[in-house]
Amino acid sequence: MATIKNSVRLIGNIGMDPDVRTFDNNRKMVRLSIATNDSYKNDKGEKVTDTQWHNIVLWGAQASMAETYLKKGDSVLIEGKLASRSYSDKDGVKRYVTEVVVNEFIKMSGKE
Amino acid sequence: MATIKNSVRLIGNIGMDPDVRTFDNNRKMVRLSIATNDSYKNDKGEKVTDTQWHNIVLWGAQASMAETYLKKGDSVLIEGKLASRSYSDKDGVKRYVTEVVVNEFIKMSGKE
Amino acid sequence: MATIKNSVRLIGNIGMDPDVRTFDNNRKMVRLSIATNDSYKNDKGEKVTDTQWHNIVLWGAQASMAETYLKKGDSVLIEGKLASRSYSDKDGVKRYVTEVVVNEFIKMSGKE
Amino acid sequence: MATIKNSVRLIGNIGMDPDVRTFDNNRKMVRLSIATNDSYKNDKGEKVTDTQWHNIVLWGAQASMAETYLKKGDSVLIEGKLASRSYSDKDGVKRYVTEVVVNEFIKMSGKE
DNA sequence: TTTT
DNA sequence: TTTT
Repeated sequence: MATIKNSVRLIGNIGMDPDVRTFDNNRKMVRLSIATNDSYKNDKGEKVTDTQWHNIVLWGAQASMAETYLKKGDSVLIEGKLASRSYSDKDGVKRYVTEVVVNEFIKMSGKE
Repeated sequence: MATIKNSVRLIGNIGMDPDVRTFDNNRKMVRLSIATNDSYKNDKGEKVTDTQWHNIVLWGAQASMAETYLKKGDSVLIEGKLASRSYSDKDGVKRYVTEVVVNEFIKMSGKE
Repeated sequence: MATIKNSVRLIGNIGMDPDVRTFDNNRKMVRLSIATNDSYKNDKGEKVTDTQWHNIVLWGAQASMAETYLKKGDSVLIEGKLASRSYSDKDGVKRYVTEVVVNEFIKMSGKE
Repeated sequence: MATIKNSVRLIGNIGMDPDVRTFDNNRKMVRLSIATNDSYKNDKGEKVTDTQWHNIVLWGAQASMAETYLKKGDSVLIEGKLASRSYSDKDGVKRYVTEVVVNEFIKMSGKE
């Protein structure tokens, strides 16, 4: 997808260690869950924190780099595109999931 | 949400006329469905078109402008943030939906 | 340049027909001048319009498309990176110029 | 300026300590110089590094935060708009300069 | 499930 | 459900 038509940028923290899968054709996929945290004041002047969790997918070289460099708790900037797909869950219920498929990422900081 | 931490940009076509709702506090909400279209060549050199549908939500002044100016078939550029929420469907199954909450939009073209 | 580290997006109008140049190696370059217009209210509540002109450069396939499709007055969305360079003007004074080197553009509308 | 029409994002390193100025109306301005570094392979397969320096300007609250938190060598992500202005140098020569006026920034890392 |  |  031309990045000019579909572009997502998120800065957040990784909720768990990357989930790595390798397919028959040796193609690698990594899944991440990233939390973006927003703090603002509500109508009453109270500080409110809104946390959003995002499903992130990386393929190929980006997946390999994520496997090597990223882990739970790290702060990352990701740039990618928004994509949705459907699947049937274990009870046969059709489910929809929206993911960000990464083009590039930068590790911002992490625990040593 | 600071736009620097969570930012989505999409250019696509509106699939149906805006769905307008007004709540008790007189606050207006508009829902749109936008399709982004991507054309590329696959491994075999064949042209493939990938269409993704996105759930778009507008509030307040942005909702009023969408209600006035946008309709089915229009091409729009939207800028917003990615957000997810859950709800129970009519069968009591918990569902998750991911939406883009619009900060700004520009109508790119439309039918007269 | 990785777009994640240096990314510019502008929507504006083209000030004059594209300036096309072809170099020895048959590589094509196009220059555009794009005006972005901003309207806002100042401290006194008066509407103010701020117009900024931007130097835009396109190379290769993007240059060819610009030559074919763009002309004075068109509205375009461009995505590219920020770059600066120096040169000596006709009086031997060293000058600096900042340009946006385009990765992708979309024509938003134009005169028939 | 609506960010949808004029938006710049840069990730780079600060070349010198912030230059802070306070004006009569007590409004604060900070200037930064940020280097973005790009590494790629040229036609001959050699690794080339292209460094671009960018003029960055911050006002008000953003300027105060930059003064407090940023210093030479820090890595920052800035989001802003592109703007140009002219001035006469000490020899009376008219000069043009292009700057990025910051809306938001995030410090990515820095020396302790 | 993260982080501040 | 859009569009090219």
